Amino acid sequence: MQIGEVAERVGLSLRTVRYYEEQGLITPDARTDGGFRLYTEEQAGRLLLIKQMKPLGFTVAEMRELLEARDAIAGSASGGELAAAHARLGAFATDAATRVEDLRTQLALAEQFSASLEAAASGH
Amino acid sequence: MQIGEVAERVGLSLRTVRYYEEQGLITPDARTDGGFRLYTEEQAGRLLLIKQMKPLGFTVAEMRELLEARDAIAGSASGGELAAAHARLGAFATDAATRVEDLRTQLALAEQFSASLEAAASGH
DNA sequence: GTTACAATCACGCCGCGTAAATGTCA
DNA sequence: ATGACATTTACGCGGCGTGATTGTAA
Repeated sequence: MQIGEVAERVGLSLRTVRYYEEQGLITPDARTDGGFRLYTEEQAGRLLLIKQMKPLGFTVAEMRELLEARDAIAGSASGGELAAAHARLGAFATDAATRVEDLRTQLALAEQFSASLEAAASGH
Repeated sequence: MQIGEVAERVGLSLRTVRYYEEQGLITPDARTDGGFRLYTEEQAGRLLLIKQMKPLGFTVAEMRELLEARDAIAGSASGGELAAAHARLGAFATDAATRVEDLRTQLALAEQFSASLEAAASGH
């Protein structure tokens, strides 16, 4: 797959995918002789994970940390590092949970706001 | 009230309040002889309205439009402009409703993400 | 005369959008 | 050789954060 297809499937712009590469979140699996980026199915999944973190307001640096932890778990046989990576994942999990809570309250406030707007527009 | 108090009550930074002024969203009711901004209770409400629009992703320009429409309704006795202002408020209302919907789906996705993160951190 | 609060520049940052100019795939 | 797709480079922008320096309020 080249960048256009992966971007469309995941729902990101080409610019964004290249930006994530620049920031060390993802590297294309290969390139054509002419320099076109080539991605695997697995990397599409990686980009999807990144996209899922966005609405929670994680920074690109945080996304990188999370991915590094995940990579460490997936690709390491040594013991000490594995435990540490698990701990970092755990920290991200609790962080994500509180962010979800925040998002929930924001939604509630937004609903109120929307309702009051409709009232002001029609009624009053 | 001066800027520090109003900012604290509304939950915005001083910088943000000044920025909104620079962008034409709000003007302090008065200034002290030395130049300190002074705000009224009503203006605190105006800032709250602004803050409520933020989670829905409205731009500062859009906030200004909405406020202008509201001001037109509040402070005009002429007929034609009033109807137009009402129409603009209505447009904002439907816009806000769709944005609330988007937020809802984002929340749902975020919940899934959070759950999968916790599973990855503890289980597997 | 302190101490807290405020004023005005002004530069910086993040997460991309958006050309512009050039090369590559089928 | 013609599109469609891609490459790099670079400048721009929104929404503030964060000093630095100086003045005002009580």
